[in-house]
Amino acid sequence: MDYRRTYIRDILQTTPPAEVSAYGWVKTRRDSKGIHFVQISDGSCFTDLQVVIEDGVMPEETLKKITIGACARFDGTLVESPAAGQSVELKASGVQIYGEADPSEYPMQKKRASFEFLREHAHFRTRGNTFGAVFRMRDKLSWAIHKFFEERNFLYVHTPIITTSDCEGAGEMFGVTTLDMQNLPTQNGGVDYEKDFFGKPAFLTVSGQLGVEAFTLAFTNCYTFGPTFRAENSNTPRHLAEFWMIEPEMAFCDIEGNMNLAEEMLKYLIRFLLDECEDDLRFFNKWIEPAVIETLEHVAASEFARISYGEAIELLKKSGESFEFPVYWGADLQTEHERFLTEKELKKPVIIIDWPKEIKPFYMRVNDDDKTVRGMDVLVPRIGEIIGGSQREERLNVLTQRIKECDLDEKDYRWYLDLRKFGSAPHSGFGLGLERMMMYVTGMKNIRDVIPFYRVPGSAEF
RNA sequence: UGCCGCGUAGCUCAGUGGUAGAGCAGCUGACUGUUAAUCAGCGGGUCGUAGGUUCGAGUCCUACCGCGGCAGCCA
Repeated sequence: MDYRRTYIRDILQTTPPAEVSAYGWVKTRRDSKGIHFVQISDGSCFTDLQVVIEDGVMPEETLKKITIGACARFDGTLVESPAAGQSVELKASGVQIYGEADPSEYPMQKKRASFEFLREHAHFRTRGNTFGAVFRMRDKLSWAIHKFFEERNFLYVHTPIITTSDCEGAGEMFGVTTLDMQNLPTQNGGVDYEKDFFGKPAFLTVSGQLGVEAFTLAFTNCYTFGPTFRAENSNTPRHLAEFWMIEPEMAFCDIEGNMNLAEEMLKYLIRFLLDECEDDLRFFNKWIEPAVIETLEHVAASEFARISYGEAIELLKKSGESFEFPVYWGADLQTEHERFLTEKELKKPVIIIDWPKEIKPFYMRVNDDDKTVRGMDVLVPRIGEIIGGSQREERLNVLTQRIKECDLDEKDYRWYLDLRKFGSAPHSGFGLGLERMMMYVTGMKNIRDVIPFYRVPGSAEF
């Protein structure tokens, strides 16, 4: 057996008649007197291959083993289908069953299952229509991201997963240790981290940003694409404890250039998926999110709105809406505010810049008004924040001052400050959440359904 | 983490104080081409867990566990 495989995707494109072997998992089966119809999928495309088995082609006992979930190879002739529903079908002459699936125990059924149920069977949900489409799209999206940056000469850099910097500034972190939790070494009443693997407390990264900034000040345009970990006790359809993030960073680039890249990238990715994932998108459009295709077409073709935080506040104030949270200059935008702006007021993606410095991290570049910083949030309808980024503070004295203002310890940022001390440059970057993007392009409503095996508070099965 | 809702057959759900139900799936059979195939029959339940109220609890009360929605934290 060789890895080279004729996928069902290829078989469906083959001109009949042709002798073929099709490998796959049984999706559904229908019987009539003397004839049996089996639909199989190998995950290579949305459409299943219909295998037709006439009585006498194989023993009764073999036929009985061809049930939903079973894995087999079907040999036979690809012929034009005489019935509606498919243009070609495989007239079977033989079968090799690799793995049976006892129908009285196999949890997946012909019937449509709820997403909640499928989450508990994440190792099988991949065999269905929805998750087949989801993970084919995820593959294409990931690939398109690399293609986008490669075409623009960005250097792909792998920033570390483990960090000893507990000050990456993006939320609670998971600890990483080899110490025996039942028997912790102590010193002066506390844990003696000198005995730990790295000689000090270590964590899983919450962002590759600080590392990629260092690379940018040597390689100019860079990006990371990797997993990120946040130990926040977040229980929403938009949050994961482990998720994937794309973080580009550009030297000699200000907030304008940053916005341009963000908009160009989102449009590029959407265009790519519209071109490459037609069948899967048609499925989402029909069953998951009506008009998702139209929305994507529209977004790919139109300009994003770009407004300042101050303008956003004004729009909200004169909206006439009764918001639960008060709107005033200095307040952070709540979900209800974001939704109003993207879904009602502007009806398209919007980039909001120039935020009050009090509600943004220390590393964002301070504007001349000394009240706002050059942060940018890209909000899209239905999802909310899909990108968060900024022009970075490149001036040593200002950055030092900001670290003080934010009650952080300067010596924790030694190498980060060094980058401003020696050969600093204006630079900008942002983070795009891969799963948020997946939700946007598929229309899936829960982030747990666009990642293979999700990790959230209280749950890391599979 | 807070607020709200839901846990009943393999799945989806009805049952609102008095002998536990339906559809689908499964099994058996029928049907010469099905497309969520159709038709007939059959089996299937400590009603999330632990207490409590009551003559009597799936149903009412309390706690806990699990899931979902909204919100916060953010990508």
